[in-house]
Parts: sequence; C-alpha cells; structure tokens
Amino acid sequence: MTAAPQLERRRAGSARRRVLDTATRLFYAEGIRAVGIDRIIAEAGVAKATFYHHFPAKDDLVRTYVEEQSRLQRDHFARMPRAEPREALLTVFARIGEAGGDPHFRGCVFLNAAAEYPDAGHPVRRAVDDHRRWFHGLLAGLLEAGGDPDAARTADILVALRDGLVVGAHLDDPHRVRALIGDAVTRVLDGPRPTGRPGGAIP
Amino acid sequence: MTAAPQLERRRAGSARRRVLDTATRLFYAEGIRAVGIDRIIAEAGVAKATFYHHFPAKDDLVRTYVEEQSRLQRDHFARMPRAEPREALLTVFARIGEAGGDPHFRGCVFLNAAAEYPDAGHPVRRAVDDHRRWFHGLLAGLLEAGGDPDAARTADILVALRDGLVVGAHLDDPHRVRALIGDAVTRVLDGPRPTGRPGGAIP
DNA sequence: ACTTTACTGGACAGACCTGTCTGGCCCCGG
DNA sequence: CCGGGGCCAGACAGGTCTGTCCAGTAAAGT
Repeated sequence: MTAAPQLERRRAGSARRRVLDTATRLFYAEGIRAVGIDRIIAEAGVAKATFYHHFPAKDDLVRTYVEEQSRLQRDHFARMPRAEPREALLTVFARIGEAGGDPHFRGCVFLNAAAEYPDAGHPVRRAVDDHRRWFHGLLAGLLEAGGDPDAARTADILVALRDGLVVGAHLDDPHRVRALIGDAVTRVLDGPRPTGRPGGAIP
Repeated sequence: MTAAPQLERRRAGSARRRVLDTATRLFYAEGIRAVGIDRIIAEAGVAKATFYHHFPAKDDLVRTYVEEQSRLQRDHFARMPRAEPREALLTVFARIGEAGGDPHFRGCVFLNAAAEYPDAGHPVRRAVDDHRRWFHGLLAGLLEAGGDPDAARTADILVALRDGLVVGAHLDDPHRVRALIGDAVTRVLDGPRPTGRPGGAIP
C-alpha cells in the first residue's frame, strides 16, 4: 500500500494526460508528421522536459496515441449491449455512418497513421496491425455465431468494406455513405457464395 | 513549325522528367512529407535552380505527381481490350490483386496522398477527388451497360470495396485479398437489393 | 556569330524539427 | 521539517526543411 500512492497521485499523469489528449486531437486533425513537439507542448501547457520525461521520443507518443485509440474502440464495443449476431454486425457498421457525420471526422485513425509510416515493422504499424487483427476477429466471431458458413472469408470482405466505407465517408460524401451502409452489408452477408457452385472447394 | 521545336527539344524536359520520376518513386515508397527536395534533386541529378524552374514549389510537384498517376491509370483502362461489362468489371478488380503482389506495392497513391493533406480544398486533394470521381464514373458506366438497376448505388459500394481491398492488400495479406476479390465482387453485384423489399423506395 | 534557353553547382537565409540540459518551484509523504 | 519527485521555463545544439540567388556552361535556333 506504500507504492500505490506514488503511481496514483492526485496530479500524477496530469501533464501526461494533457499531452496525450492534445496530441490525439492534433495528430488526428492535421496528421502526425505535420504536428511538431513544440506545438504539442505549447497547446498542452507542458514543459518540454516534462514531455520527454513521459515519452522518450515522439514515436513513443505516436505509438501510445494509436494504442489508446485502439483500446477505446475495444472498450466501446465491449460495452455494446448484447444483441443477435446479425444485429450486432449492423450496429458495428452503422457506427461508421454516424462517425462520418461528425464535422471533425477525418477518416480512420489507424489508416491515417499507417499511411505515414511506410516501414511495416515500425512499432506504430504493429499497433495498427494489432487493432486490425482484433477487428477482424470481432467480425469473424459475430459471423460464426450467426452461422456464416465461411466466417473468416466473410470477415475479410467486411473488413475491406469497412475500410472503404470509412475512406469514402472522409474523401467523398458522408451522407451518401451513411445511406448505403445497410445495403452494402446486406449484399455481402446474403450475396451468393462461391461454395454453392458445383465442383467448389473440394476437388 | 517554329514554335514546336522549342517545346520538343531533344533534352527539353529531360531534367523535369527525371525529377518527376524520382519524386514518383520516393513519394510512393516513403511518403510525401518524408521526402525532401534536396533528396529528390540529388537522386535525380538535377540542380536546385532547375527544380524550382520547373516546379515553383514542392506542392506543385506533388500535385503533378498525383495528376500524372491519375492520367496513367486512365490511359491504362482506356487501352483495356473491349469486353462485356461484367467481365470488364472483374478485370478492373483483378488488377488490384495483381498490384498487391508487387513487392514495391505500398497501397493506393491517392489514398496515401490524401492522408498527408488534411485540407480538403488543397490542390492535391482536388486532384485526388478528380481521380475518384473518374473511377466512380468508370464503374457506374460499366454497371449501367451491364443492366444494373441501380448503377450509381452499386458503384458507390464497389468504390468502397475497391478502397478497402487496396488497403487490405497493403496492410494485411496481399495473397488473401487476391483470393477473395472475385467472391467479394460477386456478392456485391449479385447480392440482394433493397428495392426488392416490399414497400421499398416509393411510399 | 549572336541570342536565347535549359541547366549546373553551390552558397545562403530563415524557419522548423527533435532532443538535451540547467535551474528552480511546489507539493506531498515521511 | 525536509527530501524527492513531478512539473515549469527556456536556452541550446545539431540537423533538416523549403526556397532564393548568383555566376557560369553548353547547346539549340536565327
């Protein structure tokens, strides 16, 4: 009980919290490379030494930012009310349309971050990969529970669809995307399966 | 006959050509902000003054890069052999799978560029928009020719699918994406339509 | 032979970047 | 009361960025 207060002090992490919040806002709105440390610490009202005390380098801040966004999304879906698999799937996709309506919407945190880190082995890219694997697993689980005969494949397609919808809501028209989400998901879920073709998977 | 040689000199545009080629390679491989002018002119073997003679600012080079890539893709599809609309559609999507197999593949030129330019009104973003409108029109035209009852809607979905597939081929597994393209497109094309529901569009 | 034009090589300015360091304040636990 | 750690303020170093400028070369057209 003597070590805990050190980690849980009243103001402990307050500066760190402000840095991370500011970085999250600026990184998402303007891009990661486009936002410098000086700008972050100025808007967060934090000394430079304090920043480098909490984050050894800028990339550590970026990685933390991406990881936290992933955690927030996972928490959000974990707190989603229980529903039938298919309904849950539609809810997941409906959220894309809602997010696109936000005036601050600027696409997917993870896709945007990945676009700025060409090196696939970079910690930031790994964090993105982790998030994508989680999301694929979430969809595959719902599909399996819903009795989809090839949940992994359908999940692959739905992940692609989700990425494309988010991109479209950002670069094209959010309202049009919102209007077509249900149609698109239904086509993927209920569209014809290749296994139905005679002479299919098994030779 | 007197003005033409000035524009078509033997070496005229040679330096410009080298700059644009080098920039194309580096921008795509490493990102736009990540590549500086000094690096481009060094690898292109061009003097700095020459660079700024052809491109008033870096953003002009970037815009030219994006526009040229758009033109190249349009030319490619224009030279595509005539085929039935549906077959042509499948060919368009099959190319995504092929591109993903290239070891230098690093996603979509236009999505990557857009991710680095948050301002939607920026000339680079406009060039990206132009390209996306063209691509949507290409798909919509093929769908209409193929007798799709709601070509614009289906084109919207296919554009989203295309974006997601390209993203997946870059961030996830190119081989898996390649294997599911046909399935995905078929589901979207032949999946159930909302208009088929009783009490549909017309109240 | 003269002019025009693209091009070279490199110095230079001014801004911005990340990251380090010093010095001191303030609050909380012991 | 006092020690330590979180925090602040800002100078500083070393590098990179974009963009300007100058002086000179080489080749094309007239």
